[in-house]
Amino acid sequence: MRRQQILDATVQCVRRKGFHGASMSDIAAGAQVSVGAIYRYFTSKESIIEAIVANNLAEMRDTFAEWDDTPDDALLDRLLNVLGRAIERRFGGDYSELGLEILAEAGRNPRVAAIVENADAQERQLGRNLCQRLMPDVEPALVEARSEIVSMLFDGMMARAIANPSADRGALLADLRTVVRLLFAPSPKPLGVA
Amino acid sequence: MRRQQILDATVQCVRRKGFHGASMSDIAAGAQVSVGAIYRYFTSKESIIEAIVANNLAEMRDTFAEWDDTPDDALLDRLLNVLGRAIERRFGGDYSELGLEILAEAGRNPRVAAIVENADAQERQLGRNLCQRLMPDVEPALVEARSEIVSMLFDGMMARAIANPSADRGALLADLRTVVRLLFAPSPKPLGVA
Amino acid sequence: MRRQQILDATVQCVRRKGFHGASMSDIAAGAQVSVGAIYRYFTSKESIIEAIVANNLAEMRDTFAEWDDTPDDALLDRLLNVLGRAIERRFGGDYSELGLEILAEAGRNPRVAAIVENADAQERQLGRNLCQRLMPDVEPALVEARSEIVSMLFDGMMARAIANPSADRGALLADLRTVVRLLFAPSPKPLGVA
Amino acid sequence: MRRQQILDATVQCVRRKGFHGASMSDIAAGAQVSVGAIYRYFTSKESIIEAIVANNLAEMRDTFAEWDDTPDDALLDRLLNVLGRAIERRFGGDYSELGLEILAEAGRNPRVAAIVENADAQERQLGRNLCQRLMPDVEPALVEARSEIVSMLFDGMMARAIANPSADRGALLADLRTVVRLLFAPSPKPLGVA
DNA sequence: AATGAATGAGGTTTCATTCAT
DNA sequence: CATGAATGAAACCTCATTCAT
Repeated sequence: MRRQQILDATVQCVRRKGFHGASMSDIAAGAQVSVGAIYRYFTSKESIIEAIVANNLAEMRDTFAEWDDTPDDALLDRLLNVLGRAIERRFGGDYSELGLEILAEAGRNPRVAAIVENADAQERQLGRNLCQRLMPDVEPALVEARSEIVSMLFDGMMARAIANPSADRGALLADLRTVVRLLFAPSPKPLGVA
Repeated sequence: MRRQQILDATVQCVRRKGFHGASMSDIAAGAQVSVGAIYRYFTSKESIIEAIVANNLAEMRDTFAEWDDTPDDALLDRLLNVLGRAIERRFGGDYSELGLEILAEAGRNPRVAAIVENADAQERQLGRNLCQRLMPDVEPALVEARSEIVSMLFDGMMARAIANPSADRGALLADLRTVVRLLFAPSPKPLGVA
Repeated sequence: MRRQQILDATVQCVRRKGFHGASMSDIAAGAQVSVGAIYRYFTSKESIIEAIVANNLAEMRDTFAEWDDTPDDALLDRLLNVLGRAIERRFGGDYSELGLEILAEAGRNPRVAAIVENADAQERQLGRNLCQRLMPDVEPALVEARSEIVSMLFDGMMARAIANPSADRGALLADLRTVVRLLFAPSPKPLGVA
Repeated sequence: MRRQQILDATVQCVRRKGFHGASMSDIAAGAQVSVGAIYRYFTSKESIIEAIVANNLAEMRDTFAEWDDTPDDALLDRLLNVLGRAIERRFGGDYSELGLEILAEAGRNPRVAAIVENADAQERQLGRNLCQRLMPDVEPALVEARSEIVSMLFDGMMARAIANPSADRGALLADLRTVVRLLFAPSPKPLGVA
């Protein structure tokens, strides 16, 4: 519980000031514990960061699990519905700030990079399965690439939320839906043009 | 010139260690100037960061200018060719590290956020023009959204380069080309389904 | 018993890391008691140190008691035999580390200095008695000085064990025996040269 | 010069409080510099300690050099005179406090141990040379041991200065002279008894 | 009595910024 | 103008001691 308080407080601080801007005093104040107490639950500031990164990515992976219960013929509709929620999360609140902070940290901290890459590898596996179910007749190699492009869209949304926070979310959603429908169109013909 | 040396050195440091990790001594050493000299060209470390962010975005904007010379009917081919270079830049070198560092910084530093948002607004204008030329018969609202999605793909590429650095770039390129072709397909029918 | 466990554990920690480096957690772990329990037996970390110092010196004093049972004419032989054990203790194990740590602490901590000086005063008395028995015909003032010099040799051995840990112990022992024999030579002539 | 101020201040602090009790703030205050300035001259607190240890031992080695100018037949007299100064240094001032602190630190800090051992090896060489000149007809092995015993006496003096600070220095000097004369007595007979 | 989580002062170290030279 | 030594606030982290359980 104390541990979770510390994690929560750190997330708040990190969103506002970044990993390096969040001082141990800030975190302690936010979690309403003493500075020393933090070191009972984490060996270092970096280990808090690593826990946050791991948590964040685990949470993301968990959302994939929910897809298992969805029948194949309802998958596309569900994905189209999820797009709306994805946009809201990334353009509202501090979701994107934290996500980009994690990616930026991974860009220079090998330990964090390892966590991110490892989590992403698992996520890709889940993403591929999902895409394969959406495109049962398509060869795996193409499915993999298609999955990667969906990830690109979702991750890119975070960047857009920062660079263009006042984008028209409705128009964006409508068009994203169109694109996703195109990506997973049942007719293999337009895709075959490649 | 001195100014540019300082900026270049800072970019090198930032890519390796992030904005926070780049110390003024590191920068001074890299630029082969004294620490004090830096303060003749910049009022603070933050102002160097701001200049870098502005430079980086200006550079990105400049690449759009090149498109003006391209005739409309060669636009799509050119875009398809650019995709390859985009992938190489983002998956190789430190391009994505810096880009994500800038976005993360914008997420918490209002001054940087203002620079990023302002630059992005200009970029969007150029992107819209480009998309409009690619889809001359499509209504502006849809063009704007389509343009935003292309940005999403390009920005998302940076995130993917960090999360999955060993991705198969060839497969990615092939599929990205397919997707872009779909996005700007002359046939209005599949798009009209939305 | 608990008390002794704590003292033993502290000695182990101090030998390895010094008084300063031995943390209460280390000691508690070594003694297999809780940190809080230590404060039932000692009022502070310093009081453990003082107890150790006192113990260490008491132990040293106890070894003198054994000499009482030795007849005068066997004293010198016994002393010569003791030299070998003294060398082994000081050059092997952590004996010298602790001894020097105590002396260094006495050099800056008046409470410890008082304990050391007090213990040494008692030790000197015993040492003088011993020397007097070895040199029955010599005047007390000279005996006192001679005793002090023997102490110097024994204490200096600790310093040498640190500065020259790989010294040839055999050669050292042989020569120390020679020197001690000289110091307590029955013939008054060489001494009278002074 | 700044560097020397820092070293001097550290020596003062260390003598009073030991290596670990001397805080960087104490040292900075003593040297009349800011805390940060210290790190321009030393990479860490430990490196100051190492410099002090090295200085201290270098100084000690330098005193040996003075012996070179002394003709062989004046060596013993000179040594006897030096004894008085040695006693005064060790029993007065803070000389012994620092010396024992260094030895204690060497007992637990491998870097300091290396410095001490290395310096001592050089010192031993000089000491052997000196002893050989005092005992020209004696075989080297015995000379080496004898030299070691003289070191033991000098080092032991520091311990005695702490344990018995109010010792009668006059009596001590007189007897030490007697002992040294015995150790280097020209007549090989008493030594041959061994 | 025993535990060990919590405290928070204080430790070493870093670094953006200034200013005498 | 340029230099880089100096500043000192603030960072992370440790640890002797306390006290609710």
